[in-house]
Amino acid sequence: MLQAREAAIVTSVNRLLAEKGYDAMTVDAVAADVGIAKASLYKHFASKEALAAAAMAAVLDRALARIGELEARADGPPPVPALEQLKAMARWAMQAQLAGEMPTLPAENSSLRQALVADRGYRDRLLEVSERLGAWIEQAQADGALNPRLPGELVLYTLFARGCDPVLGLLRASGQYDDDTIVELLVSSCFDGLAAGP
Amino acid sequence: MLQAREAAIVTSVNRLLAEKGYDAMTVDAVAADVGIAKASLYKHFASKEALAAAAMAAVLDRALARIGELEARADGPPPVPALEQLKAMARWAMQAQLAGEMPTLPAENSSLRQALVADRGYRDRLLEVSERLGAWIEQAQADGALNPRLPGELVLYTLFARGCDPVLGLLRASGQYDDDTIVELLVSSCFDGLAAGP
DNA sequence: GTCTATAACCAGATAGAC
DNA sequence: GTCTATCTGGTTATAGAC
Repeated sequence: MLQAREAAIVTSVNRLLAEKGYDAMTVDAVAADVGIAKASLYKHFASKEALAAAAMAAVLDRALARIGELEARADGPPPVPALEQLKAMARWAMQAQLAGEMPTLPAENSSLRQALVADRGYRDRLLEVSERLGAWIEQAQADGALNPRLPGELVLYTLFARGCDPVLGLLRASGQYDDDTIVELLVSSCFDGLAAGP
Repeated sequence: MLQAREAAIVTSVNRLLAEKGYDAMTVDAVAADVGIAKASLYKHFASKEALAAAAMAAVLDRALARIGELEARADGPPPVPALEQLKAMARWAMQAQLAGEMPTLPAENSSLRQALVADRGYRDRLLEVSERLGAWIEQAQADGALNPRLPGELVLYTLFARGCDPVLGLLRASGQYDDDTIVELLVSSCFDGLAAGP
């Protein structure tokens, strides 16, 4: 029962975090959404930051699960090139954001960021996601599929950032494209660039 | 004197906004930074939102000034292709952000966003920047310099977003690259993409 | 216009009964 | 563990003297 309740809390936090952002999300709103009193929330999580860290860790767990699925798929046949795996993860993150399931990347200055890096559960998962994606990036570089002038670090950070790209929301707000089209346009602009090929 | 004081206020707001973000920026901090009492601030600006709107409008004014410089340069000889003008604006925005002079793009959900679109001064400037950049985008498309599969809207939004790209800060935090290198890497990844050319 | 002082409010966190 | 009620700190905004 306790596990189920905490899962329900994390689910609510995840949605509210994606919807309103960390600062605008109030603990009162979380309690109301879960349907319990605020004081009860604090029996499960020590602080608002702990709530957010749990939700962010859950997001990373879903990312790891998706990575696992893609790795299983890659064993083929046919074998899937590493670049395609990276694109698939970008698509997954963008779709999650459009579906309102992806809390936005915390800014460096944010008070949230300090709390997250201090949270072991979050940090460990972030490290693992980075390592798994890093392996694909190195493979794609070895394949000659990535621009050799760009450091792997930049590619990794860019993938994280594109999962929260505000351009997604702006394009949706324009009302001219459906979600699948938006994702394909963004993936294309991310991997192939804005400029025309030579 | 009044003009000078208000300019000093806007300068402080701009820096604090870039440094801490809208929510974390307190009116007390602005007053302390300017060196006047908080009540005096409210004689100049009606609300915190009005403070932010003035600072954001000032950013757009600087962007318009930069656009004007680039247009003058374009008359050549040699004439400058529109794509190069767009890259120059991306560089300008990224450099401004690294210099701590660029407040971050307000998220759609943000309370700030509503205030900004309700502010005539901000809205008019945003429209003009969009039109001026839009003209370059259309020209670059006509030149065949932009990927024809991408709508102009996406290119415009992407340029706005890249000026506030969190990847800039992440790369700087890695400590491995100087600011000029970071900007060139980001411009390259934005226009030419992560993937290797064909 | 600038100041000191304070009002009004809201959000995170806690006390203590059950 | 859950609740109601409250505390505490901080933030926006204003009053009123000078």
